[in-house]
Amino acid sequence: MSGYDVKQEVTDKYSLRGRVFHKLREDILNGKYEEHEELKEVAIGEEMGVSRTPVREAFRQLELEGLIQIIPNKGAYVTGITEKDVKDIYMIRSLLEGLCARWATEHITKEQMEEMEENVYLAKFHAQKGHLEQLAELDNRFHDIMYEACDSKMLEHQLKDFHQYVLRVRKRTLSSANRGPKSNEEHEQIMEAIKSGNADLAEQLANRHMINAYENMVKSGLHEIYTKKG
Amino acid sequence: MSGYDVKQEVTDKYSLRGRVFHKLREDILNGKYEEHEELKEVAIGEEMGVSRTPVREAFRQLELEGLIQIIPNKGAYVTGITEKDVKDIYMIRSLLEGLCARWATEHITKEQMEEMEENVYLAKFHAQKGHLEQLAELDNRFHDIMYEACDSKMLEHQLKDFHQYVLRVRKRTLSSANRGPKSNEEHEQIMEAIKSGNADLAEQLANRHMINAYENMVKSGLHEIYTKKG
DNA sequence: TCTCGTATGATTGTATACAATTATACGAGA
DNA sequence: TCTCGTATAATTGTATACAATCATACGAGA
Repeated sequence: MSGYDVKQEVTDKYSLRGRVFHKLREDILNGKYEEHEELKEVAIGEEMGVSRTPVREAFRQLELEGLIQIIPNKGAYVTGITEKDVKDIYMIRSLLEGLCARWATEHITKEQMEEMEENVYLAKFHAQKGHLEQLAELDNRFHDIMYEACDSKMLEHQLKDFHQYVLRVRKRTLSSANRGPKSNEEHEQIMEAIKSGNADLAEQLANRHMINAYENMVKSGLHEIYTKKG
Repeated sequence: MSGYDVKQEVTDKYSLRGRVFHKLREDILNGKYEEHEELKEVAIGEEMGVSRTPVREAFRQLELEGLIQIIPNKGAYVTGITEKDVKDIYMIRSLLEGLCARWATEHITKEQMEEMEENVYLAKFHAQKGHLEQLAELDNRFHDIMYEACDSKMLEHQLKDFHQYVLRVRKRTLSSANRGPKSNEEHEQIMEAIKSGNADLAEQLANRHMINAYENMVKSGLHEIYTKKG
């Protein structure tokens, strides 16, 4: 048992602080708040019907997650992500997803393998039908399966962190162009490599998969939505 | 400018919460508290002469840093690191330090290069004299220089995070065996690669540097000090 | 008109009081 | 003796009150 649990598991979703934390994170990722917008403790508290105490604690967590920046005695501000930040994240993720695929090849269970196959199969179906929403859902899930299959709390933690962080840019990328089907083809290749026990290939493919995702995003130019100044 | 600042910069070291946060982190990393030991809000507060409020906020941050685990309505417990966690971290760091060295090769400034050279030179001196304390200090600093030189807030953030996290196992590794001088030799090679603009070599060397550090740690068996059950 | 200092209000930082939950001790009953 | 339920204590969760800090407005003086 690792003593290092993924924060989603640790954080209490049902305490007031937990609710504020999750709600705020969702709102920020969904773009409800502008970048560099100031979040005021009382306002947030009133909006959610709680006092400042749980709000403040949630702020401290969001700060460490990198979603807001707290300037002492001044206020809390929604952080901006620059284009370079996004690029860096994808390069880092590329490496880590590769490592994850390698470890998944070595540690994946029968059940996880089956879910992965089902995921690819279902995605292929929805791709044909043009169900973009389901496709995006399955895409996320594919990566989560791999994160779990790598059998490393530490790596899983890191990857989920990044995943969350770039969600605001990624969210609309899959729905655009024809990245969805292309992405799923790559998933299938990764899956086959894992299944055949070829860790080197799996790593290489997962690596490339991330870079492709990034390049597609740049090509379609959608990430600029979030990097423009408000 | 990245909106994503490293937490050490963000966290106010001079507020009560900041003091509690840093003090607690130091204490945990230094092994003042046993693994799985319960941290009580009032006790910590009284020890530092503050109320529960700043202690609680510090707890939330430490939770996200992975140093403690908070179970709702129960308490805060110092997290344990298993041997596998340590191994995973070093493997992940190996990749990221490699990437960092690559980017540093591309972005290092003249001043940073000079400090790096001075660092290696000084370390060579202290190695000869057997000054283990200074050697450990310089070793840490070398990596920090590289983190800054890579010119990526995102990567710097990640690496500093990991660095902190394994500090409790790493701390005594350098002082043991003859890893210190060996480590510095590797620093020098990395530095030369960066200086000559050979990014591939720099990446490869930094990669290997981490793995060597890990293997040395395993060999000397010192990490078990922290993974034994209290 | 411009600059600067002060006063006022707004906001964050901290302490404390109270509510809710959990752990523990103890005794009744089988 | 063992089990279980209740009462009590301890601890966390939240709300509120107060202190400290920061932003803004306004007016005096040059």
